[in-house]
Order: sequence, then C-alpha cells, then structure tokens
Amino acid sequence: MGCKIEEFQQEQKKRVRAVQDSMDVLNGKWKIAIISSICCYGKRRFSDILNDIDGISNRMLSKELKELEINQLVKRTVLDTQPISVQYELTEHGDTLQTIISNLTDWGVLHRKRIIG
Amino acid sequence: MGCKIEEFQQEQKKRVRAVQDSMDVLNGKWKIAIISSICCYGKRRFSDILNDIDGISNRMLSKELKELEINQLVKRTVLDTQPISVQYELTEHGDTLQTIISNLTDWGVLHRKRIIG
DNA sequence: AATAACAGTAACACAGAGGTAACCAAGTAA
DNA sequence: TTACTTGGTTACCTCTGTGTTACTGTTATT
Repeated sequence: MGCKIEEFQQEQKKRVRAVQDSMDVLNGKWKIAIISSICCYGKRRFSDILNDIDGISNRMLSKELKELEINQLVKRTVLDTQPISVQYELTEHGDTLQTIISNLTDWGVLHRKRIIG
Repeated sequence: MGCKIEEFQQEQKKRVRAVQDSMDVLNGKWKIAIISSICCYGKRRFSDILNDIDGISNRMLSKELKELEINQLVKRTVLDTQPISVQYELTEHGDTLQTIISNLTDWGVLHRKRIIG
C-alpha cells in the first residue's frame, strides 16, 4: 500500500489543527501581552496589568482575563483588602506557555530589526 | 537611585511590545496554518495549500499569502507549467519561525488534551 | 458632602476580518 | 464547442473584535 504520502498529509493536517488550537487561545490583540505581564511578575493585580500594557482599556482587560480564566490559563483570586483588589496568576497550564512567550519575544525583536525598523 | 523596579518595568514593556510585534504578523485565522503548510513541505503550490487547510477559501488564501509576502516571510515563484502553477516557499526570515510553529504545535496538542477533549 | 481608588459592567458604534459566489485568462483535453 | 484546471480577483454581505463613554458599589479620605 503506497500510503506513506497520505499518512504524511494526515499528520500535517493534525499539526495544522494543533497550531490552530493554540492560536484560538492566544489570538487577539491583547491576550499574550496579558499573559506576559502576569507571568513576568508572578502575581499581578487588575490595575497593574492595565498599567503594564499601553493602550488596553479596562473593558478589554476584563473581557480577555475572563476568557483566559475559562481556558484555565489564569487564576483569579479576590483579596480581602480595602478597597478590594483582585490578583491574577498563571495556572500550571498557563505556565506551560512560557517557552512560547519567550520565543515570540525573541522573534518579535528579530522581526522588528528586519522589517519595521 | 532606586531605579531597579522602573528599569525592570521598562524591560517588561519592551518584551510586551516585542510579543505584540510577532502577533501582528501571525494574527488572523489562517496565517500560521499557511506558514505551517509551506514550511512542512518546503515548497507548496497554491492549490496544495488550499487543500492542506480545511475551510480556507481561495480568496482568503490569496489575501493572506500576499500579506505574508509583504512581511517577507514567504516567497512567490511562478512556474512555467501548463496551466501555470505558483510555488510558495518560506524565506530565510520565514524559516526563523520554525521553532515557534513547532512549539505552538506541541502546546496545541497539550491544550486540547487538557481542555477540549 | 464630595471625591478618589478599585475592579469591573453596560450601551453603543464602527472598521475590518472573514464568508460566499461569480467571474477572468490561458491552455488543453474531450 | 464545451468544459476543466490553475491561480487568482471582484462585489457584496455579515459578524465580531475592539474602542469609547458612562456607570456601578464599596470603602477611605478630605
């Protein structure tokens, strides 16, 4: 059976689907920036993240954090302070994104040098 | 001067900007799938890519390939065949995305196991 | 009594991302 | 003559991602 090529194509389709699964979670203008901010500081409050990321609105931050929570990448904890503050941290699963974030950071620098400036 | 914290924050903002530079290029429903397809086969024709990626339309593929060309990730070559065929391959710069693609593939599998199925 | 900080939410608006379907030109096979 | 293939383009439409502004409730401060 000359199935080698078809097998390879099936594998490739699986790989493409896997990449798209990742991108479904990471897509959007702000998600990776948010993860990057939380990841970098370990724990981070709502207003801190708002401050870390130039241009994001509280509406967007709130929405994106919710989605990240649903995808089990981020954990939300309400702290008993006055006024109430809310702490975000990466889950164990979220932590597994570190390699990707780091690669994307390096590549971003490279790309900017090469294309943008 | 107690500048350590501010320095760190500046560094972090730079990192976030770098990640966003990457995402500007890779964002969208199809771009990474396209790169992944070309990268996997080395060289790939329009209709092959169309076939690799479930759900993409020729309109989208054409549009995304153009953008990837503008960003110097993909090189287009018209072949003198009948009917004419067009070959796409990654540029040197596009090749530097391989690590990221591969990481995203692995993470996608992990994530699907963990969340989706 | 008024204002500020925190962590959001609600209502509305809009550009552009993405989908669908038809069409094109050149060659070629039936 | 008609139909098919390759690699697109064009027109049109829908929908969603994102932005803007204003608002909430609670506590502390002035």
